[in-house]
Amino acid sequence: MGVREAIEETLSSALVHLGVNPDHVQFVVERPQRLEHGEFSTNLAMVAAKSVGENPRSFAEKLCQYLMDNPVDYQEKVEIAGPGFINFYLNYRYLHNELIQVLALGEDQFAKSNLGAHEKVILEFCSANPTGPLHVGNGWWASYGDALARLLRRCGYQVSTEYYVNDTGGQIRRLGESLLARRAGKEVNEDGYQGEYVSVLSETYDGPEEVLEAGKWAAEKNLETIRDSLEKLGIHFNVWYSQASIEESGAVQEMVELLEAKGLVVDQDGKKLFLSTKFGDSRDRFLTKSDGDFTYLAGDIAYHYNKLVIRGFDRAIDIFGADHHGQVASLKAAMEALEIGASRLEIILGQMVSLLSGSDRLKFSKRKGNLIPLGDLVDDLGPSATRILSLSTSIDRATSVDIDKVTAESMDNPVYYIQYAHARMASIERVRDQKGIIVPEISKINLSLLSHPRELALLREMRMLPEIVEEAAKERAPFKVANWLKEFSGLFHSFYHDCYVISDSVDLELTYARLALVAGCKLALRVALSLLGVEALERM
RNA sequence: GCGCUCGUAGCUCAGCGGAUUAGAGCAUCUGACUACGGAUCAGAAGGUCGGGGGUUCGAAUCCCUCCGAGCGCGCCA
Repeated sequence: MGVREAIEETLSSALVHLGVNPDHVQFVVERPQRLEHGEFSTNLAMVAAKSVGENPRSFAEKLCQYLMDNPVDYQEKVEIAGPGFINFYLNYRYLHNELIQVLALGEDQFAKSNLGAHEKVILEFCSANPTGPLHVGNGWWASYGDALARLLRRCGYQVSTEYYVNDTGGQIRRLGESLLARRAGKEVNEDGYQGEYVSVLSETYDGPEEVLEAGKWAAEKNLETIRDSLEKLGIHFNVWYSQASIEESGAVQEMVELLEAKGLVVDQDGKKLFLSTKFGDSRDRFLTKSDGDFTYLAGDIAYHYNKLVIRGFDRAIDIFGADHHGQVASLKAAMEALEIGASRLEIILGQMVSLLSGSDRLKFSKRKGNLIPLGDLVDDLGPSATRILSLSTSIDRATSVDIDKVTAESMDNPVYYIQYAHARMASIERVRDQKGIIVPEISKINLSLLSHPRELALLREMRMLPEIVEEAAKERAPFKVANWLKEFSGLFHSFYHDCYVISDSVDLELTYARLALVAGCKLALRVALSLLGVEALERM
């Protein structure tokens, strides 16, 4: 049990002691922003004051009295501050204990959690249409999806990642038309795909003059390119799920019949209309088109039925680009109508990313083909820098990225700052080995020598990681791990600067203690980096 | 017009009910040990948290409204 949990527990018993039911009081134990306010603090007195009918400060005094009679481990003093905060001042030796625990847990176990309790999650992301290469815009959130999968797995979820391939329908036909036009040496018409990649593909197409066949062939080729660029980023999907396959299997037909049986489908001019407004949608939605084909939505509903019912996942998480947010209400309505429950489908919207080149905003369009392939960016920056770049921006905020800046001045990317911290740790260990320093086992090391403010700050931040990981998983916010990494790396650089580990002027006992600290830091850093899919470098 | 998302330092972003100093990084300016890698460190400057109301002991954070931005509003995908 960590120190925070111990404090929470003691506070609960204090409430019981004072005749208050702890279940009725929602209080938090947090780490104050300023160290002057103690190692931990709680708002308990302020939150509970009302139900007790007392003012916060006088209730806080009673709580403090209890805490003085029943101190938590390492407690040095408790104080009441401001409107009624209770601040805990601890002997910093509790941090040494935490270091021992981190080292004992090791890279596999540290910052692991059972939050997910083996819940089966299917995480779908990216899913860009195979009508062209993956460009920076539609591939931007792929790193986010992959990091989220890693985070959820670390927290005990069983995650399967999936890419939904839209390999059927009008766009594939349009792609085929464009391909055939190019092969015949003609211009692609206005609503076709005009990118150069179509011309290139057309040179190797030796199939029949048949639109659908040509389209499918081109889509397959594009998919290979998409796979390659994701591969460059180190992203592998567990499953590539074909839209065509779900239509051909008859699953869409079955789903429609299911809705019809519930009386939720009416006929309108020969087309089937799903009464989604009954479940909160802003308008009813067509399931079939006038040519008899199913609409995209029908396929998508069947696909989600397949995820949550046929394949039996407990939860489906989709990451959509914000330009698809119009689908959210319809899909959720369908989940309600099918009695799956809208809450089992979770949709995360990735806001649009616009690209700047200097001060020029780059406009791109897939049809026109003037886009920047993600693979090119990865070639310039490398996978780690590309990942950190997109993980450093919040997913629910539209952002702009200056391509010139991130490629030309790539040193600005925080990834180098973080990786440099790791390289320095590795470098210290190399020096240790060169000098033939043999570190004793942890129980023989005098960790209480670690008392420098830099050392203590590092230890405090290190022990935050498990909480950060849980929080990031809960909030589906891998950025939190990226932020922790930046913060932690900064603290390490400061430590490195002020506290020499191996030097003639440093006592050997202190060297041992600091080497243990470095080992703990390296371990924590490696865990966090692996959660984001970023490489930990021994040298740079 | 309606809906969704979002406005925090010159730029990119944290903070998302708590402590009379709102935080980082980049850019700007000033400094740094004859020792483990200076891709570093220390410091300065920079903000009526889009405007206005409200709820609260307490609001950048919650609610309303206005302004501004992005996206969506097909039998497309």
